[in-house]
Amino acid sequence: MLQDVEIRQLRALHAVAAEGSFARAAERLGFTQSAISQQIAGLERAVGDRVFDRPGGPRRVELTPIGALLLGHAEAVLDRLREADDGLRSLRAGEVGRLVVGSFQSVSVNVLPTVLGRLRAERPGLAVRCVESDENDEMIAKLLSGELDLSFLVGRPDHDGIETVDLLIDPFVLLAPVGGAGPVVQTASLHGMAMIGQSPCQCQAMIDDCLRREGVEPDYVFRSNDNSAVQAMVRAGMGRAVLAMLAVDIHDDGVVIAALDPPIPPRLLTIARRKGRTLVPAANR
Amino acid sequence: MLQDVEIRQLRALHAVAAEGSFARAAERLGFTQSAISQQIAGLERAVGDRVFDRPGGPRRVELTPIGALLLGHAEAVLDRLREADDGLRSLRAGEVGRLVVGSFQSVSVNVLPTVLGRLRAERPGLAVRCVESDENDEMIAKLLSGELDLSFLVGRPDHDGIETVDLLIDPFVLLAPVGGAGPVVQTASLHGMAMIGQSPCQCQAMIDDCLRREGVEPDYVFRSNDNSAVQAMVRAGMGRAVLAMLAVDIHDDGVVIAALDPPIPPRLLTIARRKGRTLVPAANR
DNA sequence: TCATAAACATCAGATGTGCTTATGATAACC
DNA sequence: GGTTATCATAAGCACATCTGATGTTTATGA
Repeated sequence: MLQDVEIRQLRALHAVAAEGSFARAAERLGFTQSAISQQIAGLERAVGDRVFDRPGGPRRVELTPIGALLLGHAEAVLDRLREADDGLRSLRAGEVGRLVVGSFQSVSVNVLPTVLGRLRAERPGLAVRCVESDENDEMIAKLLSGELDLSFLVGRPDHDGIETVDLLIDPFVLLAPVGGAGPVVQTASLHGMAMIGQSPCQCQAMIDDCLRREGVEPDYVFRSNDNSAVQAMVRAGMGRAVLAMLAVDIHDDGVVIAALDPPIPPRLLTIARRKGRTLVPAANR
Repeated sequence: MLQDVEIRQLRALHAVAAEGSFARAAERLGFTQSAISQQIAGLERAVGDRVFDRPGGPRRVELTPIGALLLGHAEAVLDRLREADDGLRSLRAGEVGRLVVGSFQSVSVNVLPTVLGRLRAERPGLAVRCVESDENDEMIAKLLSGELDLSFLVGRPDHDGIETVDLLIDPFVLLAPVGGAGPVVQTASLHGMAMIGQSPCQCQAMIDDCLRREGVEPDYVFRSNDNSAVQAMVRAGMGRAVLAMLAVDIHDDGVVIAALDPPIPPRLLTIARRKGRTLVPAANR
């Protein structure tokens, strides 16, 4: 059966055809002439026909028609193996690959563009796709299902099978219209003030809890999940907002950013991957 | 090194990826689970990286990115081997191939067209090329050099390294204008008659020798290597000609064909190939 | 929480394959 | 005809690979 051929034999075929001699092919491949003889014999046994005519004496061995046909395929196979080697090298070097990362709004706006831009410059062959969601749990589920390779998360998820790396600590700050606040604001002083908030979500719930613990019952006059909309509302003087630092556009002159005292426990930004999942070697950045 | 991979391992890679399980892949390939485990381990050793993530427990094993890359190449390689197998089969069946045959004029006119036509009908994939020469020795040289795969020859060449198969015996006959001869002609009666002959060549020399042995000194009034030209001259009454039977156009009503008595020793037509040269399996017809 | 089942990994041993070394057979060349 | 080059073959040995048994990990269900 042809299915029994070995790569070694294809290499021998190629070398012998190129050199016109078993002995020289052996030398090229680092074998004994005897080994090549046996390899070709094995190939011929597998093929069922001679692949070389051996005229005897010092004349070159020549391919039979069957040998010539086989050589073409053999070279294709060997080429393909070389290609595989190249592909492996560049995949390992992180030059190419496919990466699906999870993100959420604040990261997408303030972190991802920079990182991705740098990545694209360094690794033009890398295909990065982003999936957005504001729910941590959703991200975790997608990580586990393999839909995501990596994901930004808030906090360290308490889940086996997910590994995280701490990225940065993102404090909550108060956003107020220009002149509406000094550099530090007493958290309790927010009580009774008009506030702009996000639509109910994990994050917003945590903020509200903290505010209430300081005796502040937040009075939301407007809610949006779009951080820039929230910021615009503040700029327009509709109220104040408590936002994660990463979520605010710090180039906006129409608002002031104030620290809260006592502070709301800052959120920890992490990057997570599924444990035991081997990733494309571009998980380094 | 990736150069150390074995085809067996590529097959294992493919089967495991398809089945999602070492054990099922083992069953498919007729191995033990242990064997597959070791084959994949060997592949990973050669590659330098895991090719499968083993989540453990009853969950499917999944390709790593490196494994996926490798699988693509592996399938290409396996496909190529299958193609080689197919190609081999059709080459063996004589469906395809390349054949260079040597011939000379009389054969080219009266034998080859029929044979080649039948061959082309039976084996559309066969590429047959013809090389013509009227010198036996030239053919033999080309057979030995490999320029020809097969060749028609006159007689059995006395040369090691050439194998021949007798094809047919081709008698020499006399060609005369209509009414110029009966069915049998005394060879000696040709003396003094105007004759048409070929240009000096092996064949013609043999004819002349035989005629002289019968006391006939041939008087050539015209010579040509083109047998149809010779025949046209005879038809026009310019003289008579001694030709090999195969060389005459028997559909010509303008000439009569007569046997010679005593006959000129007929020539033996053979087909020859170089000994020890493996040919495309269409040397059968 | 624990037992069970299913999956892959590993170990030990038998078998076989494939290499090297040495020798044989064959053909060309001088 | 001897010499030299070629490939083929035989013997021996090391190593690879398969099988079978056992270990380890994970999910599942009582």
